[in-house]
Amino acid sequence: MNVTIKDIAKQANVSTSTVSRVLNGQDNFYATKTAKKVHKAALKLGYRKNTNATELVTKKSNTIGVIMLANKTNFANGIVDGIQDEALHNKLNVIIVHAGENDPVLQKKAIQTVTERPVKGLLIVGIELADENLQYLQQTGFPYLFISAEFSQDNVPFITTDNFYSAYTATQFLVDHGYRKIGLAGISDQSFMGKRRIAGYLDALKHNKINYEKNWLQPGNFSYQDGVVAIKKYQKNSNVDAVLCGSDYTALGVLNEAREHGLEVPGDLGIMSMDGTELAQYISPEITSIEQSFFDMGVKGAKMLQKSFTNDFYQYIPFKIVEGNSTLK
Amino acid sequence: MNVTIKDIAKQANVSTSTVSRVLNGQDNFYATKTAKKVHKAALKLGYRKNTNATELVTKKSNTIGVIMLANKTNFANGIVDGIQDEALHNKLNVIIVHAGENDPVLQKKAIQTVTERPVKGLLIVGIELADENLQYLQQTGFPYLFISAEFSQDNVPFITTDNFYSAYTATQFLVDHGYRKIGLAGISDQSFMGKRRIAGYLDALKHNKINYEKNWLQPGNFSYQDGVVAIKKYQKNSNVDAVLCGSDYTALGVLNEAREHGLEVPGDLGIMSMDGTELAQYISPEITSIEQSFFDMGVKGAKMLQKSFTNDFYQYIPFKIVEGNSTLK
DNA sequence: CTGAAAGCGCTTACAG
DNA sequence: CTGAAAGCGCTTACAG
Repeated sequence: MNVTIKDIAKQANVSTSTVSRVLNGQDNFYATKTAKKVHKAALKLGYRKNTNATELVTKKSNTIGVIMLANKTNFANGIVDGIQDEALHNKLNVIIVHAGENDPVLQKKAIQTVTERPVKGLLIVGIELADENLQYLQQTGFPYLFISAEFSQDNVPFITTDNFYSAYTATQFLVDHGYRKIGLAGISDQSFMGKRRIAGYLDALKHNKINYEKNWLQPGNFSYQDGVVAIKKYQKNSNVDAVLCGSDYTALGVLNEAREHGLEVPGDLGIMSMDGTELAQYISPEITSIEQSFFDMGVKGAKMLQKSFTNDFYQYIPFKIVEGNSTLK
Repeated sequence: MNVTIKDIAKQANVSTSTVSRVLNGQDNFYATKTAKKVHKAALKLGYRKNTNATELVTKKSNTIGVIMLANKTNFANGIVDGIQDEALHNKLNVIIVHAGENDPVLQKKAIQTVTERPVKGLLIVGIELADENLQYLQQTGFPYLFISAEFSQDNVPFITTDNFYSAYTATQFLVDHGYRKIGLAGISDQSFMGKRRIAGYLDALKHNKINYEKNWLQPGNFSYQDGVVAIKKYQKNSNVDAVLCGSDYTALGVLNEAREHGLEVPGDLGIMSMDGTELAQYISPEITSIEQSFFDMGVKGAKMLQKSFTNDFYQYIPFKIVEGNSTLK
């Protein structure tokens, strides 16, 4: 039913070997005249290549598999954009599988879906896999690289923003702008990434001789609700004059809830975010934030998959602070 | 290098035929004892199926291909969630390819990537393909279905919100709540979807004996900037007392820019959006909006791909109005 | 420059 | 219940 190289071969009066060589552009292995015949036949017949067959025999692949966090914050989209951009320039295909938020079953399923085919390698975006899934991934033998996730082990390669340093820098920024009682909201204290950020935050406090007070840390999941809840807790049990937020959504939650309580931003309360998606600039006041280079992470990740790297490879991508109006000048 | 059924066959002392049958759970075609041996060997050897080979020989596939709009508005994520959910319940895989915003080259590339493998069918999310690409898609012979896109032709199957009716309903809502000079911003007048919305909007005005004034319509691309620009135009050339927005981002742009001009929302200006993503409720005031059932669209789309349907198939998914505080009571 | 042949990893009638 | 054999659509040494 479907057109194959056999059909082309017949139509063009050559062998399938020749068809294959022409279609793959293996220069100098065929006469121009032959090539013309073949291309003409292929076009006429409406030939479309069966990549499954090719991959089966070559055991190679031009496809990058992406396993992606599917949640409300959309930073992952920026990373995927970068991956696609790099892929396009190198004639690579990209297939994406969403892995939900923190569901090990979905994660496993996603890994299976991608690795059932001989992909060039795997990029895991915004997810820290459950231990058993990380192990499963490693067993497949495919090259893999985490993007926007951090690991302690030196046997898991990753590309990310330096979480410790960015949290440190953000906290220092708040201190430099007159804040002393600084809360941290919407960051998971389960993930290694979260732990690094918390460590950076605490280190900056210490460095400025600020005593961390209980309840300043309000862990969460980068969600809007986390921000709302944090302010509620702060109003009850402690008082802060600034909040460093895990995501723009969290910052938005903090902002709205703070207003509910009659707090002026940035006077009564400074707000800073660590996402730096587009949203930050659309909120009024614009949210001061750590702007991560998500696109670059994607590009870099796709680039790495075309090289070879060892398991202790990791790279921190530079970030910058974009000053908005949610913090004092 | 990789473990194949041959290896398992050797290890378990059976033929590859038997291994295949056991691994595929073709009941009653093998002895329980044999099955045990095979499974044990597979486990021991760390066997992973090569789906390429399977698809090559069966010419079938359990994979749904999704071609997805990659832009800032994240309604498409809700649709994909629905697709994945349905797929999971039916043991289907989902591979996603992003197709950029309106770039025909990326679109073509995306179609190629997906159709180079024998997918079960294609779901195209949030995109109206360029004519040549639609044609190309049809030539591939794969079943396909558009989600959140509308077509005039009765030869393109789709699932969407009724764009005419939802715009009509939204406009009527604004009229019912005291507004008479109603602008429409951030909607593309190039796409069929946009045209349907504009038609619904105009029809509602007419029905209420409101004379449409030039400049009320400020087309765009669902972006934040569209909202900003629209307000600027309104301030200059016409005056509106409400704006119906193509997306939550556009609504946010309208809101912020309106405030710049000292306009009170909802007193001086009513704002309504046609997206209904999470963002609408996080903005303050909460944006009154048409809430589309994106998740349901995804589920329904994935379901359809498992049935057979003709090219004149289409379905409108119900929507509802969620009243916020950006419109008068 | 070109073709015949083997083989990638699987499935499935067919025969027993 | 099980196996030998053919074949899915392609690529690639090998020989000429």
